[in-house]
Amino acid sequence: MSATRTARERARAELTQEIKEEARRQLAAEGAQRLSLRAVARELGMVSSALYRYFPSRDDLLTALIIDAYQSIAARVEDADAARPPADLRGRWRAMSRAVREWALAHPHEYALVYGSPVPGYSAPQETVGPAGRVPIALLRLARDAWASGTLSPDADGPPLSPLLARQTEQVAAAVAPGLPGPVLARCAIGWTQLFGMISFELFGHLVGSLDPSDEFFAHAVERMADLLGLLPAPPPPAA
Amino acid sequence: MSATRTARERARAELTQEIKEEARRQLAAEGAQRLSLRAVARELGMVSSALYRYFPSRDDLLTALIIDAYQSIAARVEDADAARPPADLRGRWRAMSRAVREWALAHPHEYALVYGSPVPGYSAPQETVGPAGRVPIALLRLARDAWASGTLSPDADGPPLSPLLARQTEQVAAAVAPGLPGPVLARCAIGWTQLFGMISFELFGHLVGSLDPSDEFFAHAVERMADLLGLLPAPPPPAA
DNA sequence: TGTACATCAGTGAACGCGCGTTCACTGATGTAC
DNA sequence: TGTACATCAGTGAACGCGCGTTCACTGATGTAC
Repeated sequence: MSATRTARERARAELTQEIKEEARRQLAAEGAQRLSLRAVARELGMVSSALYRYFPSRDDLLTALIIDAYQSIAARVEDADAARPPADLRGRWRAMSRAVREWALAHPHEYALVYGSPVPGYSAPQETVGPAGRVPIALLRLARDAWASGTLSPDADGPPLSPLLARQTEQVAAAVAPGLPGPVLARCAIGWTQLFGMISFELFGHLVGSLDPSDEFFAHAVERMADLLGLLPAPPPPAA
Repeated sequence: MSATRTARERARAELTQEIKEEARRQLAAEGAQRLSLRAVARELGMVSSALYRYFPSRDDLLTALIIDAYQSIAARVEDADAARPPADLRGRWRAMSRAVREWALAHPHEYALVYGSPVPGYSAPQETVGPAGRVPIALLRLARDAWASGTLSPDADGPPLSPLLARQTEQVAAAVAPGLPGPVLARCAIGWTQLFGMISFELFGHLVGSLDPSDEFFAHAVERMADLLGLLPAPPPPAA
């Protein structure tokens, strides 16, 4: 019955996992372009055609790895966020930024897979959209908390948004961070792109010979971006 | 004599150019990983082994394309800079930022080649270092002009730099922008990484569905970064 | 519980492809005297 | 200016490689009655 059926299904689920793990190992060692179904099968002691019982094509395997990568980095970021007191807004921003960088340094090829140049001939299917959004959404949650608590420095606002940009930011806010004003969301997008731009440059070798090692530049930039976001330092604990 | 020798050498130089052009065409159409010596030769009506008279290996052809890409974007940025009155510091920053983005949108695969994930198995040789530095150096020249003219907003400085970061930034400044203080260079690095981070996200599809089209977000971010850099609006023309 | 059938996982051979690189060669271009 | 030789560009065949995917198949696992 269901117990028996799960026997087969459990085997299937396990092998699916093993295939992904071996693929991830090869991804880490060689990069996405070098990832081959045949090599994965070889390493698993299977014949290459057997993989087609699990993934209908190489692209589907890639998609699975992309989704896993997004989930993996998002989990780290969300955990880092959750580990701080919710009211320590600046600390949460720091923690999330650090989590992104640490994940990227620990998984450079997975980072390149999702944040580097697109794989030629591959176009990301709809199923990657949700996982891809988790990190920016986590950042926007922080911004919304900050806005709601009234601690966002108001003079951090720059010039007013153009009508189109105002509409775009309000639509995004309505979808994932209701109540967040467009100009605040625009600041977040700047911080978000700065963060990933800095990490990409570090990982892809553009800081070598200038700001390398990059730990301190990173920490500095995170503080400057916290200022731009308008995040104040942690409030003192409530008076006793 | 030299006239005769140049006949052969001129043919050689021309064919070298044609090979690079065809390679660039394929790069633009298919991306770097799809670039193949055989396809280039085919398109040129040559036999594939003939290319080895011009480039000792595929990697050398790639290197040539990488260098060309860096030179191409740098030329655009420098031209954009030179087209503004030197004293219009903020206008120069805007113009250079726009030049980077426009070049990137016009040459997405070349952009990906130099600013995206590294090509697996390829490591950039020394000769790419100079060309790669031209854009950041152009930005630092602007910063130095701004600093020298005394118009850099002083309150744009954030927290003091850590000792290591101070040393790193001063070393870079000493090498390419003598006289520029470390904290100002750190601001530039933030603007630089934000700029390329934003463009990479746009090009690699991370803004689709949120801030896309990105023109206005881009323009807005450029202004915010100009503020962070401390660039004041253009001074009025000198009194008559 | 036992039998007859359906589903599924994995095999092994094959198809067809394109790639980078090497090598011995021919014939044209350039050089020295 | 003319001849003998050296240099160089381009040819064509071949080597050895690995890839994604298809297909008919065997045998084990699961299902229905």
